[in-house]
Amino acid sequence: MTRITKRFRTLNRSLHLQSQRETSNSWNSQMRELAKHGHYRQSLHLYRRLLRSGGSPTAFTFPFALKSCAALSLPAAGAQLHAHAVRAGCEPDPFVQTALIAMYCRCGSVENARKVFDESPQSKTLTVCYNALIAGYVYNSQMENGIVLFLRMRELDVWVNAVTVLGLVPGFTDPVHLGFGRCVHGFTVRCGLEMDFSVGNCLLTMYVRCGSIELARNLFDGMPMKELITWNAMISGYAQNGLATHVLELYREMESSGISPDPVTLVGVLSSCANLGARKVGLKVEQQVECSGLGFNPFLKNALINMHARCGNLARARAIFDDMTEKNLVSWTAIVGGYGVHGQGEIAVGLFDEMTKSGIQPDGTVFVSILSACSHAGLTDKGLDYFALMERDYGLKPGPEHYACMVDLLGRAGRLAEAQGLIESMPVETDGSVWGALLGACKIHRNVELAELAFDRVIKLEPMNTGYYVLMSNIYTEAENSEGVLRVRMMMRERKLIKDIGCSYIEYKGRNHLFMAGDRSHPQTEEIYRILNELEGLVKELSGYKKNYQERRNEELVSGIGVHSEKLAIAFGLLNTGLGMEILVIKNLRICGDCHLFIKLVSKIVDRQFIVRDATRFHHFEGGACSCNDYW
DNA sequence: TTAGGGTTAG
Repeated sequence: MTRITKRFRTLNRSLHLQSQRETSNSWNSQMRELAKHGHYRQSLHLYRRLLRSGGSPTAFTFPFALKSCAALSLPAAGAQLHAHAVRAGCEPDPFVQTALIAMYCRCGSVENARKVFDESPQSKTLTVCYNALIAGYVYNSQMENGIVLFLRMRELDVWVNAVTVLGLVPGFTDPVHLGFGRCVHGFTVRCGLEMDFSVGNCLLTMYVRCGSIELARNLFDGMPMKELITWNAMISGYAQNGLATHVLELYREMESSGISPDPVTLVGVLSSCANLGARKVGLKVEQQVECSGLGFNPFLKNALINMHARCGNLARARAIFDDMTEKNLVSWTAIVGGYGVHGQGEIAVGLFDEMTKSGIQPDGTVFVSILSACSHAGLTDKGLDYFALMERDYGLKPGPEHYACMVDLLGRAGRLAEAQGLIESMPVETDGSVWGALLGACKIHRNVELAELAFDRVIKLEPMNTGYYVLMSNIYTEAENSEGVLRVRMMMRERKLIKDIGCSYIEYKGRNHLFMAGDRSHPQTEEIYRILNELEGLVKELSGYKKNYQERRNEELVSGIGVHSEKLAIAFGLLNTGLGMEILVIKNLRICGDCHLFIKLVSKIVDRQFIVRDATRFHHFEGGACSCNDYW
């Protein structure tokens, strides 16, 4: 062979190799782009095309293909890729190993992931491999294994980075995890990882999930720089813990610090508007949603349905719901629950049936909504039917929350013995809510004997919940059993329990004005009390109220609680908005019988509709014909 | 390998 021929062949081979390299580079970059943008099927399709065209996958090819298998949960395809990687000699590559571990974990086969990890001596020194396996354990709810591996990493002095923490910490989701979560937090502080935005946000969410909102807030306050996700984590944390006023305060703070909200922020804010009945803020958010072109976000649409329903505008909630092209389970739950709190059980039932007919599988949450809708509307038998088909037709095991709804349903209908029987036959562990529901029913039907039994059980389960003591004390008061009242109050004193301070909010000009019982801190206090005295004078004139009113008033004076907070809120509303108003009062306690009557009579006097909300439901008070859709 | 979302009774 001549030198020229030899050189030509060498050149040709090198050109061939170069072109193959260029080709696989091009395949790889295309696959990466597709996988990066979530087009996993197309990415895998490209991999198959690469093989068909006779190309050879490289160590750069496998991570993208494996990631696609993981995202699509295709264990068989993933295992096939594993075999290809071994054949191509790419398995020892750290990126391939990491991708293999992640793929097996995402496909639910942690054992295979562990095998990949154990069989490679180098993986035991590589942070990325530990990270993938720790995140995989957490993903598969094997927290203990995740923690053990993390500790092993520390023991072997393997470098721990932010991703290690981000893989492990989301697994701390329960108060029992708080101790270890705090240790990991301490570790991040010591090695300076806390300053990483992602780590800080992740720890913040961990505290929220473990039920320690105060620690979350401490961390939040200590962060020198807060990005949108940080604000969102804190806002959502408050929203999920029912601290709606904190959400609105923080949202205001966020806006004034110049950060623009995104859909995640607005969802949290809308959910809090719903809880508070803060209609004005809710409407402002709705405008923002429309202006910013976020109106198509399904999360936001569901949050808007909920907000409108809870803030009294069921028609608007329904319009948004009807307008949705793709209604998911949460959309149905929101609208069913909306009709439920408005006492329109028949419509709620119709919607629920429509939902199941459309092929959507109900879950435990939507059953809570429909059972409570039946309960509030007096559809007792219908509720019993739904409860029965929950497990029979949908394989959903009723939890204590469903039993609490059923006890409430039977209890309101006066079927107290059946309610008690249901609790005693519960196959799941009971909690305070179930006996609490029975206690509530005993109050409606004035059954002191059964109330004593329910009270005895409920305080064993929730000894620190003041609401139940107050409820029992009120039952004794109504039964004119002063010994009983004294006994309950003594119990509260012995246990150092202080009754939550009742407070009412009223939304005026987009802000919530808060009043507590006997409150005199509001700048308009003098005028508020003047209006209140006038109103009290007027309601006293109405027959049947005078004697009762005076007795109650004396009781208030003796107990030293002063004027109830709802009255102050109503007086504030009338003072500032005159008669053409719609009032939203939100309480964290039940409206007592006296205030209920007071509001009802005031609505008659001023001939206007009031919408009053307590912690759990709406009450409509209309002037003229009173249409209270309530039960006491 | 990696941080933040909607619906729930009493």
